[in-house]
Amino acid sequence: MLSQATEDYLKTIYKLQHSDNPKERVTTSVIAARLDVTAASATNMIKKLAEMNLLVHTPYQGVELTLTGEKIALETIRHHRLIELYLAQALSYPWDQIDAEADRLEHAISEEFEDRIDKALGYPTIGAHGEPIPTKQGEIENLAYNRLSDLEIGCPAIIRRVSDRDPEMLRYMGSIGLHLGTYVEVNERAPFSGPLQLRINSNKVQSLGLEVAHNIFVDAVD
Amino acid sequence: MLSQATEDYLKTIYKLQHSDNPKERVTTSVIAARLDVTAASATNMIKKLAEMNLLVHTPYQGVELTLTGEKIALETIRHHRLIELYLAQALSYPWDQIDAEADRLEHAISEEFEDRIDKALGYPTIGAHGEPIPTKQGEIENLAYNRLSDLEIGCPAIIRRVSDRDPEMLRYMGSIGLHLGTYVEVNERAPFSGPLQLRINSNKVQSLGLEVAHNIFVDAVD
DNA sequence: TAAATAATTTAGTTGAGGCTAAAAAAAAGT
DNA sequence: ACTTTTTTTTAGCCTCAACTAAATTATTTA
Repeated sequence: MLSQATEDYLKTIYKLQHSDNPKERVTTSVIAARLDVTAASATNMIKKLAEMNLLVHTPYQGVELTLTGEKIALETIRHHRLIELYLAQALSYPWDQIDAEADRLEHAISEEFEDRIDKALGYPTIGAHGEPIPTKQGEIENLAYNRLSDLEIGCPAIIRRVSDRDPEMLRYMGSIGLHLGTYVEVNERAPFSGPLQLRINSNKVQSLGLEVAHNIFVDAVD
Repeated sequence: MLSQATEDYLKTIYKLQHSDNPKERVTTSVIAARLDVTAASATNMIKKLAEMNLLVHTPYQGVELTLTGEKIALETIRHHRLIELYLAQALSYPWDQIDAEADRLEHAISEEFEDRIDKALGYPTIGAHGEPIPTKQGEIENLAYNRLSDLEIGCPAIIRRVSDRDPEMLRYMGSIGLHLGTYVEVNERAPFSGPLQLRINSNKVQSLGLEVAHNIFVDAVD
């Protein structure tokens, strides 16, 4: 069995590798910042993970998961997303609280538990914030959405995914009626990186800051 | 936040204090055996718990939880039993698997999670093996049942509680139709600590070894 | 009661996984 | 191209919670 710390590092590195800017190298300091540890601690752990052949480390350059490392990262992410969805659906958790709870539970559950909630949820493929759920075999769908901040004016779209990084932001989104599946349309865009004017569900009009819009992913309506 | 090890020790000590033989002192070696660590490890942890005022240690004599220590033990036990019941009822776990799963989960859940499964279960007071579930305030019912091994011949009774210590034994009990609420009656008792002859649900007759009968607790039928 | 046995504690080690402070390497600014 | 700044690594230390081996204290038996 791998330690909680090991799983956390692998999960974080995987997410960094597959985030916003896939070309950016996943460096020690980035990993350390994301996990809220010192760079020295990250260096240590990276060395250990490299010895276990879970990743390849090019000193001063960055890190890349091996197939084995990626497999474990995806298992952890699968656990996390299944738990999140279960908390939301079976226990009616609000979507801003599920990430923190799942962060602790994901290391404690057995395969049996994973299988049972997977079944209870009807073998879902999409998580509570719209992320793909890796399969048991470690396959993961590549869902490429556009950011709401990039959506063209007058082009109706549906919210398909939100970033779960900031619970505050999730709470805010929910409070103004933005959820997965919500129809949105940008009416206008204020200059100088100003807020968007958003029409929600062909109904309410709402001003939305760019930072929030940047963390909402949409699909254009046919 | 207390460590997992701390919670495990307190829980184990509480259970030892309130088990079979309340007069027996809870000594270092008993604790060590139950937790499957060496006596030296237990000595160390006991010293730490004593410094934290979670228990009183009389060297070479044994250990007694303080009110604070007992409170924490009961919180942990509450978590454990609520999780067990949730696994059994909401996820259809068989009763021989819930203890192991709950042992890991009990340290990972939040108060929020506790409250939500408590509600989902309808605020239960009895756990999946018939144990009382401590309240959030740390109160616990004293349910005094008789052992099936001590049940008088010809006196019908209902199974109210089983020991969850041995999953194998639980599986065996289930396989011969012994569950919480099952009617049983001892037909005869073989000499020299031999097996009981048991009538189950006024129906099937089953021979049952004393060791198993010792781990089943019953209530006489009115 | 003295010797033998059993239980407990002490002393010192180990391995995770953090930390700080300092050294070394890389990148950026002039 | 050479400082200066930033990033990364090294070195050494800390805490937790286990371990072994040895010493001590209790208990049991002869």
